[in-house]
Amino acid sequence: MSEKIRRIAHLDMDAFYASVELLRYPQLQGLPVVIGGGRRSVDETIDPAQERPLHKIPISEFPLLKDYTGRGVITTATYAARQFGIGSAMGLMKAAKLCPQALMLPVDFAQYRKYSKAFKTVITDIAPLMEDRGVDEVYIDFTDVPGGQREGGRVLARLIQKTIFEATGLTCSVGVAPNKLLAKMASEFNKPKGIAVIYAEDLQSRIWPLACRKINGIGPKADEKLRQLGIQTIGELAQKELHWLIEHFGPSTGAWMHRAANGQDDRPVVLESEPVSISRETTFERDLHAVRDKAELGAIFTRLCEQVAADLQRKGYVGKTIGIKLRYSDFRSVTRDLTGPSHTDNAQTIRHSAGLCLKRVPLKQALRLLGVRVGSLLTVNNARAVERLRTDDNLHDTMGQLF
DNA sequence: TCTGGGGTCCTAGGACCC
DNA sequence: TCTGGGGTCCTAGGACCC
Repeated sequence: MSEKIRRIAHLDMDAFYASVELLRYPQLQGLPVVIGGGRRSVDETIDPAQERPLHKIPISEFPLLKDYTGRGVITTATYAARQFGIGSAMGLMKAAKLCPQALMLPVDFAQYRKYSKAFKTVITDIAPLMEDRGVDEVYIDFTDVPGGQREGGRVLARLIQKTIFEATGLTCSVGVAPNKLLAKMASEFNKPKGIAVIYAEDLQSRIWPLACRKINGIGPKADEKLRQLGIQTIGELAQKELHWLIEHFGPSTGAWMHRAANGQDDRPVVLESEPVSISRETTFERDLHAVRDKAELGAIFTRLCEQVAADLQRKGYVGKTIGIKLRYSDFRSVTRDLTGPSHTDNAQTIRHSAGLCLKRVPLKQALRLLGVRVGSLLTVNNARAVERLRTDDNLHDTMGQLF
């Protein structure tokens, strides 16, 4: 028997939100469709009477991207819409110029979460070591799964793809590689419905020609700085000495870049993790002024606190760092936070602390966004245990003083 | 007609403690 | 009197990701 090698898969659903919408509205198959914008429900947008099955709604009744007015970005676009240059995170107004005839649908997170759960269940039934990376992607450890080594993982990847499609009607792309970093890059190679298998020895031929930006963790800023230094591809990055990278990017980022460019990554697949913070934020329909729109702003602020509190309670967490975020009309943003003496999930307590934070921020300029965050989270159970320990400590200190 | 919402992690300075 | 060194917590901002 040959030596077993680590095989990690990255699975990414193809245009996930848009594909879920196409299951509901198959008549839109092949058309440019974008998801994003308003908070309106599908029912009020498209079929207020709800007299027809959704798949019978004529295409002419769907709202057009060009008719949309207001703020917001594209969350996902169908492949037909991407042909026009539309992509995720693009402003809706810019997208409307590129493809005015695109149809537009509002986001429906409840529906996407339902399909997210369904495809993840398919995966864990086949390969139990799965790391959740959000609603539409996961890492899977193929190393010890029966068949996980055949053709470097290709056979198992194909089985998972097929089973997900049978269960949900959705397609996905999979990259399989010796580690997460390479698997993530590989899953993009043959999108959509693609499989790409990478071996350690493929580094120079298949990874080094790629742009640095393809490394998960190198964003627009780092990419721009690399360009300034004359580095465009991962191969060029790999040629740089470790000490040179550390000089320009610091010991942590520099060392990480050096390893990444050489295809090295030993991060494990993490099955469970606890959240660090829970937050709610909202961008206003129009900019609001702290004085002129005091009442409206106050109501929104209180509602955000109530929503965060409800999220905490529903998920069973309490936090002791309460923070706010705001964004001015010129898009600058500031944050303030305050760590309290004990953990809470109470809306009034959060509202009070958040109010104190708000007082520490300049409010001359109009605002476009307000957010409330609770951090330093503990599960309700752990918080109780910590509280008991603290009480014991106090008792211990008291005893110490007495004797 | 610019630029959502929910996250994580890192850095860096200051406070405070030993 | 002129001054260490480490560890941890808190706060603010920023990069990055989905």
